[in-house]
Amino acid sequence: MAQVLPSSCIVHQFQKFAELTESEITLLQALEKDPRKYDSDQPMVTEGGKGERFFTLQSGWACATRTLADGQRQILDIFLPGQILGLREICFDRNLSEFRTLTEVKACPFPRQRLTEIFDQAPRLTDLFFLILAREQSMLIERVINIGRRSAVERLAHFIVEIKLRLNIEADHFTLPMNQTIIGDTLSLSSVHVSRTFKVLRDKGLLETSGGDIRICDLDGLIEISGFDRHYLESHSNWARQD
Amino acid sequence: MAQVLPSSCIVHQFQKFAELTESEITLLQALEKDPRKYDSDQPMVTEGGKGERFFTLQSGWACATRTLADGQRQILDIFLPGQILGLREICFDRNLSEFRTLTEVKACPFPRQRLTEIFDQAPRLTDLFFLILAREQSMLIERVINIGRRSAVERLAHFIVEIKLRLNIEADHFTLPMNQTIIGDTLSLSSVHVSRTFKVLRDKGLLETSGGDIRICDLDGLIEISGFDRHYLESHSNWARQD
DNA sequence: CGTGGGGTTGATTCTTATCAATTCGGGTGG
DNA sequence: CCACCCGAATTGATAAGAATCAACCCCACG
Repeated sequence: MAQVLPSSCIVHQFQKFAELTESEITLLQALEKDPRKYDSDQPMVTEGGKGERFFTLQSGWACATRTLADGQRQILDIFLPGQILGLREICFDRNLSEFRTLTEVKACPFPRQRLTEIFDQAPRLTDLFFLILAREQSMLIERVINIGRRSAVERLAHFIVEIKLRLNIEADHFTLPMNQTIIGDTLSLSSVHVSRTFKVLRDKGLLETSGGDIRICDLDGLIEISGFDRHYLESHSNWARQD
Repeated sequence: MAQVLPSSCIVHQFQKFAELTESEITLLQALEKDPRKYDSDQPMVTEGGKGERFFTLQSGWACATRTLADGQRQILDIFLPGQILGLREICFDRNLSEFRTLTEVKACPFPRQRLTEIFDQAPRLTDLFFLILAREQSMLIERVINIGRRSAVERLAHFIVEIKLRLNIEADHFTLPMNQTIIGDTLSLSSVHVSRTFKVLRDKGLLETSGGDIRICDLDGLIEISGFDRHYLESHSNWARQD
């Protein structure tokens, strides 16, 4: 419990962008000092609620969703360990989206205030928060393109590849803690069509599914079929003040 | 020419979030001291190009686009005067999207370096850049929902309302410098269907079109039909360090 | 052994894309 | 002034893709 996997703490995410000083690390770790457990499939922050709490995600998966007046749901982000939930809500008094767990989750809530303190005490961390927000935005861009311009098969393939790469694992299989309705809400497809589309990918020999497990048989094939471009996940400049 | 309308300079955008000091204003104005003219429908930054230049937009409209391998195009943002182009690209070595003009444009290019200087000299401006990025992200969220979950009629109505509100004008009519193909590329619709959809809105008495002009006959009707929620444009907290 | 959620499959419908033809309006050259 | 041209918008006909509705299966779980 005291021992945290590198990739599951936010310090690790920040270190992708720059070396951190001891004091910066201390500041960031303070955001993770009060971990709480949340059950699977539970709201962490409600839509329209007061936008004053953020979370660092230590373990488990979470997502951000919006529900429309007619009951349709759109999932906006999938969060993996090491990410910060709610950053973009900072400029609004009320939450624009709901945050909820996809699995059992260990996460640390912290108030907006705490972020202000960090910004005051460590200007360079502000830079890095800026970078992280910019990177999130790039992922959103990719989502717009995925939903707006790609067919169901391309969309699902793209999604699988994105998750696989973000998980940053060697193995060719992983557990996707989302049923096909949830996947549909993410990709703007009906659950029925998600099912059919999985079948197409299986029939093409690109992947196998069993329960919530995905086995990727042909990553290059998936990348090819989905028009996946790694740049938006990978390349980043070493921009940040060097003090 | 020397006289700049308040809403068309970026200082004005920042002042939405917080009062600025003299020196902060000076720093921001330095970003706008080298205005250049760009013709209509021209690239300002190319996709895949070196991601080292940003722009402040003083007059005219611009957009960010991505072109897929098969030639499909998706417009990601519409930029109005006072906005900064390219912020989200800051963490990438190469541009993920192309930036191009929609009208004649007066804009000031500045290198990434300049942004770093500002971040060094005025920590509070860093906060505000962060807020602006967060707000941009909220608009992207809305785009995801628009494209993913709304019908063509809802989508177009939502788009018109968004532009109308962002223009921040009293008048019920304005010139939309985008032909129906461009609008389609923004909303992920074919140009033919944009035409049909405009007809639906006209037939419902919600708006009138002539040439590039839009006259809004029933703003509330458009808001109603599109499920528009002002929050993502309007409400914002006064979060920022108070020094 | 029943129950319920999730996945699969089939049949049908709806929305939007695509292809094709026509019109409209503004600009250009004779 | 008129004929022509061109890009954009419109309209019609058809096709493709995905949603919806409905039935059924599978299986974990009480």
